[in-house]
Amino acid sequence: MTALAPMAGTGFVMALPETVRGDLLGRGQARSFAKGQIIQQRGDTAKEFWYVESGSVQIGRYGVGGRLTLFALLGAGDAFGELAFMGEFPRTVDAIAGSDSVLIRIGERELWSLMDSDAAVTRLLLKTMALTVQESFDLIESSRNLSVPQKLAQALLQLSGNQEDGTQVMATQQDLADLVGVSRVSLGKAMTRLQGAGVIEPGYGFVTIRDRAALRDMGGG
Amino acid sequence: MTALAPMAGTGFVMALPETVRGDLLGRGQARSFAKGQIIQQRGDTAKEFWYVESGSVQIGRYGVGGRLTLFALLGAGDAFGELAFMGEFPRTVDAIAGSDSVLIRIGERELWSLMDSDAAVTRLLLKTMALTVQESFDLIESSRNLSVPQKLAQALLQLSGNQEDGTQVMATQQDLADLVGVSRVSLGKAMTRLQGAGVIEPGYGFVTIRDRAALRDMGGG
DNA sequence: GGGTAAATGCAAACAACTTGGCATTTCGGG
DNA sequence: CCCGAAATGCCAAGTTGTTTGCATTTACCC
Repeated sequence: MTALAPMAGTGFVMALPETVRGDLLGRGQARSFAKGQIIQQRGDTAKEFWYVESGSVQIGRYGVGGRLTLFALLGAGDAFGELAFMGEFPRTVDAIAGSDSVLIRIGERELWSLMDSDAAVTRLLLKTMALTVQESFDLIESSRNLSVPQKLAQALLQLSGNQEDGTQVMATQQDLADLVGVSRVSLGKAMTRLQGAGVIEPGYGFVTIRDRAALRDMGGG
Repeated sequence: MTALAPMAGTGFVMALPETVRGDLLGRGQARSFAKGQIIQQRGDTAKEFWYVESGSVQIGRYGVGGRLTLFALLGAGDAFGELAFMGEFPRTVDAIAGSDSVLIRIGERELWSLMDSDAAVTRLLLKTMALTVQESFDLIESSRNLSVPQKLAQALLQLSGNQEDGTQVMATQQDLADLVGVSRVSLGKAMTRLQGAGVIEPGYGFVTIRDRAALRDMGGG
């Protein structure tokens, strides 16, 4: 499974040469998190870096009144935490296990030493972060100019990665609503419209992608 | 004048040690742009980096139907172009002179050589980009959870930098509407409300900030 | 296979924003 | 001083999204 959303989930670790990656992950410690468990909170000063070995992680912010603003849903192979690390400021997002998950924790010492030993790693990190910024621009542009069905189409495309038609995206309507940034009611309506167009099939806790090509057409225009 | 908006306008150049900054800018070439002139367009493959010497620059995307999505309004001291540079992909945003401006163009060769010669520069660049990502998260969160007057308050705060009360922000209501992401009508209403609260005073092509503290209160809560 | 919690479907009242159009005001140049 | 372009003010209709509340369905565990 790949990144489940445009942002914050960087392919940084996966983009590393295989030997370097193995070395880096080998130096980390595996930790398990139960569904709903908090991995990090806004304001934390810890500077570790996390790699998602299995399961899923929600990256977002809990605002007043329990309101949640999701920035990304990460899956196995994604990593996060490099932002606060590089920026040298406290965590500015919350991270919560979306399901029972296993993460690998990499301390700042290990990451710094890797960067010092290999200049290519630093460049890769810069490239990854530049990509993250661009993707956040895409997200802003989408959220301003697209209708809810279009935004949902884009979100589902990303959540389904590069799988062929017929794959299931494991997310509730509430999850999708938080990710897209609308109410559950609005998301439900958008879902019905996409279903009417025959491009998806809603399930209980998941959505089946029927026609990725058509989904792409809807998201773009 | 400082950064006129949260994103893409990085304080990167200004954060450099003075000698390094002078050296870098000295190697660039100054270029003048008339108001409305295009500095760069989406898809351009040129990898130069720009520093705003005087004037202002709009960073955004022109969509179908001439619709504009603004990401930032830059002023003197800001820089841009490091994203496509670091990410090694074509430009993904348009840049247009918001007024008659003088920019300094720095080629990729100069920036790379600076990075190679001083590791601290690279770290500064990483830090700057991390900050940009966080600020883009703020922008997304704001656009989802705040009312238009609140978003306007935040935008005006950023546009006015750290100046004391009484400064004027040089931007039309249309500019602000594009930046905040609403119609001119909605922005006008929000403006009237902030005026009623006594925190700002609308002008013709500018806005006078009367009470920064109160503006901050409105934007936050 | 019944009970239970989670997820989904649905409806009406309400609020916010957009669109299109037009009137008015402001500023700068001839 | 007048004129024209740019900026602002304003209105009404239409669209979209939210909120609140409740009914229904689904999956899972005992």
